Amino acid sequence: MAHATIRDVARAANVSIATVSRALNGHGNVRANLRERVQSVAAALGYVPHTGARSLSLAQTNAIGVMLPDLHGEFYSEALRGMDGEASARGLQLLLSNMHGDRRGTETLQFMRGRVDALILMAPDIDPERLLTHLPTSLPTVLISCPDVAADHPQFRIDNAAGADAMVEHLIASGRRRIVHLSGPRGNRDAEERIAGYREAMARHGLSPRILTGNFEEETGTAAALQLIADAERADALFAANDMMAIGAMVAFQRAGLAVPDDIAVAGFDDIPLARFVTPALSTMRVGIAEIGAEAVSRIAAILAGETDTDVRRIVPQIIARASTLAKTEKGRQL
Amino acid sequence: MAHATIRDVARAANVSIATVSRALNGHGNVRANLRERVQSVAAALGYVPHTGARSLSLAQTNAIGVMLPDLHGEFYSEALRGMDGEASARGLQLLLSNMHGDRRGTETLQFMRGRVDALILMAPDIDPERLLTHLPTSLPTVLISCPDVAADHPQFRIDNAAGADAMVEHLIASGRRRIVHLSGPRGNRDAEERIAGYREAMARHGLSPRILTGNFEEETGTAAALQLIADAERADALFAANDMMAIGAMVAFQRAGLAVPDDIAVAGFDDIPLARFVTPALSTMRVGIAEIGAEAVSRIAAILAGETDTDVRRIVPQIIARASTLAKTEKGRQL
DNA sequence: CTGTTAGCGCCTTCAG
DNA sequence: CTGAAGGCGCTAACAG
Repeated sequence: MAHATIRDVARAANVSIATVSRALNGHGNVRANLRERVQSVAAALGYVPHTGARSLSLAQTNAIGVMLPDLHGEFYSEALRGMDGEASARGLQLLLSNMHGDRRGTETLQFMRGRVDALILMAPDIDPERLLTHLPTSLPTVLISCPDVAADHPQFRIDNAAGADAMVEHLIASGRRRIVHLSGPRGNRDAEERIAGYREAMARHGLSPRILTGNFEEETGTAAALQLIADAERADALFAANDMMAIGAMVAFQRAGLAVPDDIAVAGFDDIPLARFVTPALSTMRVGIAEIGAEAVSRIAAILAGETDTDVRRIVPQIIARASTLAKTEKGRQL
Repeated sequence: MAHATIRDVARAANVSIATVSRALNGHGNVRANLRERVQSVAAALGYVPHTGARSLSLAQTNAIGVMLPDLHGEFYSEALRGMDGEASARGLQLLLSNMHGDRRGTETLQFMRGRVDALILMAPDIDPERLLTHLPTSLPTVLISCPDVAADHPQFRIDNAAGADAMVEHLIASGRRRIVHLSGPRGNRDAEERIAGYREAMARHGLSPRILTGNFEEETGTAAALQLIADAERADALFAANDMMAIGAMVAFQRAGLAVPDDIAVAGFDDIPLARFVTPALSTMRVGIAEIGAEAVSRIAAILAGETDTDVRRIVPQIIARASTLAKTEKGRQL
């Protein structure tokens, strides 16, 4: 018993399919009693319009495709949550498609054609050439933290260098000197920029940089901490390129008997919700990823409404100083 | 410059659209050189098949609709993550649609018709009648934590009562007697069942139940804690119906100078990732929501492949005893 | 106001 | 092996 189609309704109501379409879509130009008849027949038959067919006909899907690197960890989840809130407020649906760490994953972008009206792509570690190749020409696409290859696309760019710089300044201001950076994976745009900001701030203060390479996952934070603990001349601050690594490291430090922030300060980046809850609360750079997600959807909506938008919106991360980087002299006024 | 269609390719390659379709879809019955010509022409034109049209024609979308109550907090995010992993491993896309706390949100289910091959619905607080009314008849639908109205649907049911019961037993075993339950919102299936389990276990031990009503959000945990703190005869354990409320309460207790678990034990439900990271680590009932999400997708895939599945799969939550409920006598062997 | 007629872009019999 | 033709379900002119 396949679903009833518009034709079934038309037949049962003794009208043409055009009338059914008009009646059901509230097109005004249908006599009231006819409209009612159609509606009740449709209800009786359990008719539900076939959204796919309608999309094909209208050349409009009311869906927007979302391509994320991953859904692991709170960062991307938050981004998605932000998009979702805005999208459903506007009656748009989200079609998900993650790359799962596959830099080549952009192939899937193509498969979105015909299913969505626009795209949101967040891909800090994508291969720039492939991005350029696979970026659909016929679909408005908002880029978040993507390589610089594509001009004229509405974009969000996180000012990672400034953020990292600010965090280093904060650490120095709180009395640290031997500040180690635990970076994200090489080739990841956000990671590289955070490294650059770290280096610059360190250089400005005549401090020698030291960088460990992680992959944004908790485990590499743990590993980095273990490595630092073994050091003869221990660092007095670890600045991780994201919160999950920072938290992994912090837990490892504590488990090894080191006090945070007294023995070593720990800082992250992103300000995921979790950062507030660990002990001590994690100092971090707030990016506001949920807000970015929401705004990405708003921009899409505006573009679909006819506006043109090729802006590159710069997001400047804000420092959130919590207990994990408290200066020793500040002890006691901890929350 | 709208996108090239199959017709454009056909014309440019001097063949019929049927041949293009066959060539591009690897249908074998096309001469090799013709196939190559078609492929190169398609590439040259930047042709990408229109997935929407193809879906209409094939009556198959390779997408599955996901309806969640919300995306706030780690619980649903984790569910989605589980689904996403399994879906993309199978080449399926996820079409998202949240209810955002609107019990009537099931209307949207209808809008999924024609865009997805199947549905996953998680709706512990949906209005049962509406669920029944709006449940598409023509779409395989997996239900997670939904009201009991719909038989013959593949389902997942979390054994909340058993879980709550086990947690109360654990709390009693660790020396608590004045155990207060902070419930989820009334009308929510999971919440009600957890209440029932709590009541039963308390009754079995001759303890008098006390229930505060929350809404699964952190803030109501905070509020509940404040209320308990003000009490003359304070509780010695708070068992919250989910982890976020438990954490909200725990933070509030600590901020008020109470020690957890020494002054009061705190337990949650769900075992969201965050539970491991708070201090003390939160005892909770593990539901494995990501796994449920993944399995839901697997079941969908099997159904789409022709299998029939009307099972109700029972998930029995496992107790995860962490430091937040340590018995006083256990002190010292805390991790 | 209502019905008829073309498509939307693609796939798939059915003939050749 | 290839082309012509019909149809997926719906909407939108275009006539009446």
